[in-house]
Amino acid sequence: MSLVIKQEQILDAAIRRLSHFGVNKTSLTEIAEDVHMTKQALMYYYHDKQQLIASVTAKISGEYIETLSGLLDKALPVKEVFLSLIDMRRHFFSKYHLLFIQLSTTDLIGAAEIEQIRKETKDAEAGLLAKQIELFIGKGEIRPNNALDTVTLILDTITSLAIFLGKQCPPPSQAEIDNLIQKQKALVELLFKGLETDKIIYT
Amino acid sequence: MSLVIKQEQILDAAIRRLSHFGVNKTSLTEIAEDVHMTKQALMYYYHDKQQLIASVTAKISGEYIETLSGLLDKALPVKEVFLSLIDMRRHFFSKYHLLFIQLSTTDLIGAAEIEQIRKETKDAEAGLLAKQIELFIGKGEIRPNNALDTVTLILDTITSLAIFLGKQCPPPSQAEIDNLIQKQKALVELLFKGLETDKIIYT
DNA sequence: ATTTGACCTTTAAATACAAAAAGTCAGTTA
DNA sequence: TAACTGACTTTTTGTATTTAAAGGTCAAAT
Repeated sequence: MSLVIKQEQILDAAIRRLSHFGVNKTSLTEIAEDVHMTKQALMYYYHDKQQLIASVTAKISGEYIETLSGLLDKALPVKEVFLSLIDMRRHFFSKYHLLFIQLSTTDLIGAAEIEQIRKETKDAEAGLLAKQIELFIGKGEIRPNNALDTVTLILDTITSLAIFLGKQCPPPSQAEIDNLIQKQKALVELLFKGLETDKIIYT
Repeated sequence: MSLVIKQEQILDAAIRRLSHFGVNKTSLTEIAEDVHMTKQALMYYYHDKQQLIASVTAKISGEYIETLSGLLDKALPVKEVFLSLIDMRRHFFSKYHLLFIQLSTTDLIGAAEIEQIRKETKDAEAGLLAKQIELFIGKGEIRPNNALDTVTLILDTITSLAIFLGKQCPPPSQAEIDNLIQKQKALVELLFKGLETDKIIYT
């Protein structure tokens, strides 16, 4: 069995445990046992815990950005882009619980490498969305001042709603998640509708 | 000196300490000493800590609703209502730190009375704002489906932004508060501007 | 190259103990 | 008799000490 395959097996086991129990409540021995190894064998593939967590972070972040990319390829109407994004995030939230939260906050302190991945992922997400949104701005369908600023604000807002709820009661119940999703979608609806009526028509 | 005056003095001292140090890090003895009393004398006026905290909560909530009321009396343009609300909340946040957060969350568990005040305050806030907003809906300046639902959503959103930031680092630095306020205001601007351009003019 | 047993170090959990705070009340005081 | 105190008990919180667990190293084995 090749080195990379073993690394993948370890990574999968680590993701399973870390997303379920969080970083502090997951030991290397447990992860190793999941793949029928000793801790020392595991440490041959990943030098230390930090490195393993960084790899987990990178993999999940990659999966997230890839999924987002696929979503954007669908070329949905502009509002549906954000509504789908919310559904997509729920999926990740349900799948990875604590890691989703830890990737959105500064919980994993003292890990410059992880912090870096986190930042890159956030920037990549905003960048992809901004690029997509600019298409609609070009077509005159929407008209925010600045695509990147606007996207960042919306992302920060729906993230803070999610984190706020997620931290209150980990793991949140299905009803609580439903409530969150409903709020996030209502916000997007409101953002697109706008509160004032006297809008100038550009088209 | 009358009973009510002494109660007021105690309440003021309690508010000072509780808002600064939080519920857990404030003792009745300390509050009592602030007003040159013994703990037992204090407990003659407030039967137990719960009751004192409930009174503090009620007073601050009252102050909040009263301030909001005064703000609404100014009859500002609809968008400025929300922008002023954000400034007003910052003022309360700076003044009462921890209590503002504790009044917005379920930190003070096991205190049905306090929970009740909290809920009533939230409802009163949303109610007052909804009533004000309905004036503008009547004049055709804005057109949300439902005033109360819309107001509740906006309040939940700006609150979650505040709590999210406030919990990360209590007390937050001035720069962090400024950043929060800026985000909240940008969101309100966006809500009023709306993202789509093809708005129907009702007027 | 990969894995392990034996080992050391650091961190986290459990324990017990001391200190502080909450809460009670008979009995002063004005 | 309303307002308060001293002396007290109970509960909570903090701290110091120990113990267990987890992280991490390495020479030796496969």
